[in-house]
Amino acid sequence: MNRTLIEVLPSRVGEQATVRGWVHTVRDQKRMQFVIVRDETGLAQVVLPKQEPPSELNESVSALTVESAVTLMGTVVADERVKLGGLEIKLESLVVDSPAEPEVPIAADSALDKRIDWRYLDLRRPDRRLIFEVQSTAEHAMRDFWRKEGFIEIHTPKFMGSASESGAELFKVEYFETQAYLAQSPQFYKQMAMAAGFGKVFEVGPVFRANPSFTSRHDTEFTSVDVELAWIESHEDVMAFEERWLAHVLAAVKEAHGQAIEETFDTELVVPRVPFPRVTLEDAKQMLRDAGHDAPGVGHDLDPPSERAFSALIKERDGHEFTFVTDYPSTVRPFYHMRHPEDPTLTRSFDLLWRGIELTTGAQREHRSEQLLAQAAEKKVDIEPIQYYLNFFRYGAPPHGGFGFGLTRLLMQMLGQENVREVTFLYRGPHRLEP
RNA sequence: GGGGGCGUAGCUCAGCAGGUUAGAGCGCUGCCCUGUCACGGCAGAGGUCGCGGGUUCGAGUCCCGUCGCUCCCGCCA
Repeated sequence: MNRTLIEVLPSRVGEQATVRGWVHTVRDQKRMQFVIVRDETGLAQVVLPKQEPPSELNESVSALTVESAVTLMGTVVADERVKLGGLEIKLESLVVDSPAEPEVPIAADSALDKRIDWRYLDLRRPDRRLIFEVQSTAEHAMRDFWRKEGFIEIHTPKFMGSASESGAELFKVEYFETQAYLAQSPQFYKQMAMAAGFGKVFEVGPVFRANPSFTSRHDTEFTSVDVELAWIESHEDVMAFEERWLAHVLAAVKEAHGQAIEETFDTELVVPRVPFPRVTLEDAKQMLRDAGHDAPGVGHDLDPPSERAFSALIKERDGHEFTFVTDYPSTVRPFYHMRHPEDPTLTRSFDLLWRGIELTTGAQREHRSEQLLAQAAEKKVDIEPIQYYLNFFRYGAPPHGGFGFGLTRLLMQMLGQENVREVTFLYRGPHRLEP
């Protein structure tokens, strides 16, 4: 294959080049034909004088439809008249690899739902592509950090025989003669890795939530980033890891794409200072009340409006976009979160908020078998289907903790997008199974 | 699951207190245009007004139902 990417054309002036991409625009005039061609690296102008009568090549250009996949060959020439990069390709041959039907069904300003119907066309736009370049950079930076710190990557099963925790509803699937569930979280399995002595693990993978949620930040399948650390002292160690890790990721994204993100999405990516502010849930509520906001009562979590208001308060007070909210009451946390020794109504847990949205839930886990059983009993958890999990703690489990992290929510906030659907390659929701 | 908003041309939308052949911009088709670059000009095609029912002399417009989309709440990452 002899393909020249559009971004390298400036270094090929005077040479022949073969550009392969999509027809962006055709301007077919009396004496002169212009085609703007697009590939994944940019746009370039292609020019062809019209013969009298029109040559075969002229006719081919006239017949081009927007978004057709083409291969075109010609000589690269510098020309100051060309506003697009000051150069153009003098067309010598043209092959239509795959013609596009006239009239593409979506435009740049089409509604999101309609754009998702035609997602592959939507994703041809450079600004949509940037989303996934950023995602690639972010995931790469995450893995860099994990590897440097001695983490092991695991891949846990997505078929499960029972719920991994209460709360979120499960998708049921047929499984031969029996019934299976789609994993709503790798929670139990990453804890198994702790019991297995892996020390520090991570997983980036799909999770499934059967909640009919109709909001801009929920989907039924999304990519979860999960981390679990052994031999910690408390949830503080988990937060201390997460903030260093995130600062590294944001710095890497800013370095690679900061300018493009600002130009494309009008959002400045701020690399956060470490440590992030930490506020207990009760203090957070008090801060909200002091500032004149409504805050949920004792025993309740922050609701979304309070989360937004609280993030704004922290921004004002500490100049920080991130906040750990810590020490949730055991009433709103699962049975396996470790309790505070001095106050068993509180858990060693935290949420991480970024610009008002929940990115993470984390905690130190209860690794002492008897204590864990007692907490399960207190929460009236049916032990029988999760006996395999409880067994993890019977033969020496290290103290450990970790967090789950929504990749799409991170991306949404990094790019100033209002909806996770915008930053998901293919969104899955209660009414969306296609494409 | 609860609440609000929306559904008119391929796309984005307008349609005043119900009234005669339902409009605009973009796109599309054809013709014209000596280098365009958001090219420009002229002409044209294209609409079961989401669907079903009702009120009315008359419904895109009002009412009921239904489907779809969307946002907020609940749930959470």
